[in-house]
Amino acid sequence: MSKEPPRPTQSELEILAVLWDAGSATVREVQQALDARRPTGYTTALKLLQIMTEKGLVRRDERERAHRYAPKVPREKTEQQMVGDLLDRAFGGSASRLVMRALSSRQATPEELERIRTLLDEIEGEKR
Amino acid sequence: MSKEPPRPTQSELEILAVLWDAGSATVREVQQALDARRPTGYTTALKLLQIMTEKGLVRRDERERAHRYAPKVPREKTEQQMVGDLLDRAFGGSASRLVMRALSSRQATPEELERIRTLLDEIEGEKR
DNA sequence: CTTCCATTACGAAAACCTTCGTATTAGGTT
DNA sequence: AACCTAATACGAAGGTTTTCGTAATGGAAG
Repeated sequence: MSKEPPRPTQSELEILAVLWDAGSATVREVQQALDARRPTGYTTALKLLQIMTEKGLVRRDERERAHRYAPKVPREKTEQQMVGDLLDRAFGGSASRLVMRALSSRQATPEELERIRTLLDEIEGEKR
Repeated sequence: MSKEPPRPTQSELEILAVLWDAGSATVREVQQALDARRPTGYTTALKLLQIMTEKGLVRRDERERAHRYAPKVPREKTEQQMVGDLLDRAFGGSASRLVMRALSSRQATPEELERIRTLLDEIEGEKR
């Protein structure tokens, strides 16, 4: 019975995003991705990945000299948890209020808006 | 020159949500609101509010015996920061992907969906 | 085999978050 | 004034997060 892994922290979430995109990555690759956003040392990235391994957030492949890390928690579920948390904590559960803030915090491209519209169509389509 | 207040923590964000809704509140009122979500002691709520006062997140009115706390940071800006953070950290800045997760993490009501649609109309309306 | 270098392992420091016990204070009541 | 109650103030414990220095290790090259 392996326990449910805990929620990722802010930094851990950034790493998961990298791994979800890449499929898997070495410490060096993760470190470079993080460093591009904000100065991040190599051992810092390594330590985070080690902790995330203990927590069960990622899986480590030690066959190669440079270990490869892969996400162990599903992207969809984790992203939903994160959004759901924020939704409850700050928006009283109102998805439309959160969406409003999301759209005003970045100017979304027309393509983005169109994609959202399609999404709404699909959701309403399922209802009938 | 008073510095920009730091980002609220998770617990602090919950308190801000209470204060934004209420306008202002005493420690007791905040504590009861928090306690409804999750067991929260009185001195815990008090301490958090004191820390938030130091950070400049809330303003304290000491004229009455029971001090009244009011939000000092604007709701709109803070919510945008929170959503923006999550957007960058986990969604690569893609608002539509975040919206998708928001809508699938709660089943939004038809009213919610309609409100979002109207929101999209407004945004696209401004473009021309 | 020895050397060298990139990588992993380990530990610890520093900051922060959350909670709570205890002391102090203010105001009203008798 | 003395007392009771509810509120604030204070500090500290316990946990977590993030960062980094330093040591150990493995593999490749000479």
